[in-house]
Amino acid sequence: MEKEVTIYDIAKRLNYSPATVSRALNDHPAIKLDTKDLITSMAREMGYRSNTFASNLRRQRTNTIGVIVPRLNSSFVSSVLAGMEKVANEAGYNLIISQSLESVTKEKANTQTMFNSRVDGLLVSVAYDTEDIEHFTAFTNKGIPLLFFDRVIGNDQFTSIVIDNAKAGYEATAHLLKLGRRRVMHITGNLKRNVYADRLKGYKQALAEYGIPFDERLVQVTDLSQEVGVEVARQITRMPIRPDGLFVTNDLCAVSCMTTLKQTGLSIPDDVAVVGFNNDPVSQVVNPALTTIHYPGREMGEIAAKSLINHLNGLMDIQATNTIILRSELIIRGSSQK
Amino acid sequence: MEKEVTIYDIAKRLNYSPATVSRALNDHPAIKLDTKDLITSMAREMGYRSNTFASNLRRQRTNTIGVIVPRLNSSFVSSVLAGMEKVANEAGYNLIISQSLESVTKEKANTQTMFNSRVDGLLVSVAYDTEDIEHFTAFTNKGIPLLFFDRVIGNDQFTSIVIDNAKAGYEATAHLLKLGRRRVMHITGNLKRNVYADRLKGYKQALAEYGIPFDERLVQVTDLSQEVGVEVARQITRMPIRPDGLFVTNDLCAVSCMTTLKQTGLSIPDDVAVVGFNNDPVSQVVNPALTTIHYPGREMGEIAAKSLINHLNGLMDIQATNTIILRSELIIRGSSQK
DNA sequence: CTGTTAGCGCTTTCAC
DNA sequence: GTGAAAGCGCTAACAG
Repeated sequence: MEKEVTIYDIAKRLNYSPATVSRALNDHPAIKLDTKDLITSMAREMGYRSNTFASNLRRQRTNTIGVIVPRLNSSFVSSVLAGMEKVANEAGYNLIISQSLESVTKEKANTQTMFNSRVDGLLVSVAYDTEDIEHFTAFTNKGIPLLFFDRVIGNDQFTSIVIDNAKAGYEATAHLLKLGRRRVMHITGNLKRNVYADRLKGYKQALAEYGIPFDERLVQVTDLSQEVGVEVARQITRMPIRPDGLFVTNDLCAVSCMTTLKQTGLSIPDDVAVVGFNNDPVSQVVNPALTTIHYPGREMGEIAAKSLINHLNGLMDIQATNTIILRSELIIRGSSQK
Repeated sequence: MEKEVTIYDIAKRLNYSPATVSRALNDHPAIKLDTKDLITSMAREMGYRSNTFASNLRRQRTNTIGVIVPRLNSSFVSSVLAGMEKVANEAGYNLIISQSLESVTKEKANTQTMFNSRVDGLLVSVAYDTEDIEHFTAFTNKGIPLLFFDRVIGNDQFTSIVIDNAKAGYEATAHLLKLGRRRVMHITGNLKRNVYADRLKGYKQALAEYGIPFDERLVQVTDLSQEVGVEVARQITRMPIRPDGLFVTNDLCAVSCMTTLKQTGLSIPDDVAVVGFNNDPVSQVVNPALTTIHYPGREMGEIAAKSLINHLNGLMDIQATNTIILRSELIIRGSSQK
């Protein structure tokens, strides 16, 4: 186990002061080029590595961005993270990532950890059951930038990056109605979450526009799991009057529902036309391919990270920019029409 | 912007020494319960947050684990990460995650960053074109534990967590041969990587066992992308003697290949029986469902993190445990037999 | 059970 | 263009 090399060691070896070494290593303009070269090459030779903690402690800055997501293992989330990591990495930031597993309790704990880790900023997509935002006030109090994406909270108080979920919900539903479907069922998630509430809004708006009365029994709030998909399919087969359209706000759930419906002998899209959400890889692969809403996950991640970093570098004020809305898009495939 | 509260502020306010405050906050056994309560509640009241950097600087430990993966947006990787995050979080560790995007250059840069961030340990799955392991010697020199998973390197020198890829490759191939297929094509990745090299080994072994001569032209080294799937399908349709079996070491690629084959009028599994790899969500959804090898991603992540943490806590020596092999499993579905 | 003291490695102000 | 010196906030050895 080698001894750690510090700027003092380099300084001593070269008969410079630690201050000069520090400056040289940080490419400070006031240092002669020769000196810089000398010092950097000696640093390399001696196997020096900068101590981020000492530096952070001193500079009160971490070059680290915290990310809290509901869960890591979803195709949507991983696209978002891939986008974030790319942008952050290029800008010299590290990402600390944690998952709330859809529980506020864990979300709170994670938030605390992030806070203690003194992340320069925080990117959050909230859990299923997050009610208030008290656990984030520590950040706002300290002026640490906080940016919500996808599952956002408190429309006005925080900057958020979203798609137009109402519009997406409207388009999905209107698409089914345009095809002549009149009994469109809607499977969605916890309505506390903007994404689901807004999509429901869009659903209702489309119905209204086509003069179809809203029927509460056709809307189901679930956890959008694959199991739910199976269950919903079972329910549908048992219904006296079956829906002829189905709008599920999650592709995996939609797919498992569709598959189960097919197994019970129903035909997709003839008996039930289906629209999903997210444009998950499975949506292209299922048969018939699933009509869905493309959700620009990677872009969302990139823009979220970029906005935060710009803000940190004083190039932009995310507090001023209240909401960034990305374009989603209806992708029509076989599950809704032949 | 509030002023940062330190243990000194708490100490002054309560007429204790900073040391006592520190101990109380860290739940040191030698502190009276009353004092602890008093101090912790005062800390809460004053809005104290521990400064991880000062603490890390002092303790020479970070409670942070670095993770480097080829890419974030794959279903396999996100399962692994989900497992790691869970275990790490429960043990009080943070995860710094970065992606090499399959490039050694970026992998090296990431490794350096992790090193400077003084992660307590590093979990790595190497990039497509990583040749040597020089960029990790900094870690081994300093005695920082290094653990490879999935795409591992240098069988002996480093601890690694893998599945038995040769066995998996063997099972996939033998399954096809057992069904009477005699011309089994194998689409795989860069043979520098253990995962692909070993699967090829298994493939060859199965052929040998069934007395079928190995035909080089039936093996293709690709990047296993979805585009490759399409291209391979096109090639197959053009071949004078078509393969009757296809073993692709990646589900997404297998699925796109399968789908393209179907489009050109070939029947799966009748004309070509297909086996994939990973048990990606798409494999269950495609029609016919894809026979594949289940890869225990989540478990791999959990075990990798757990082993590293146990090692850090002195509960285990991962240098002694050279290789941990997890069970993979052939999952037979419609794409290989009716 | 609690306090004193020193120092982790770095940056930065002030001085020359 | 470079140096001296202080201090970021915390912990651990030692002392009592």
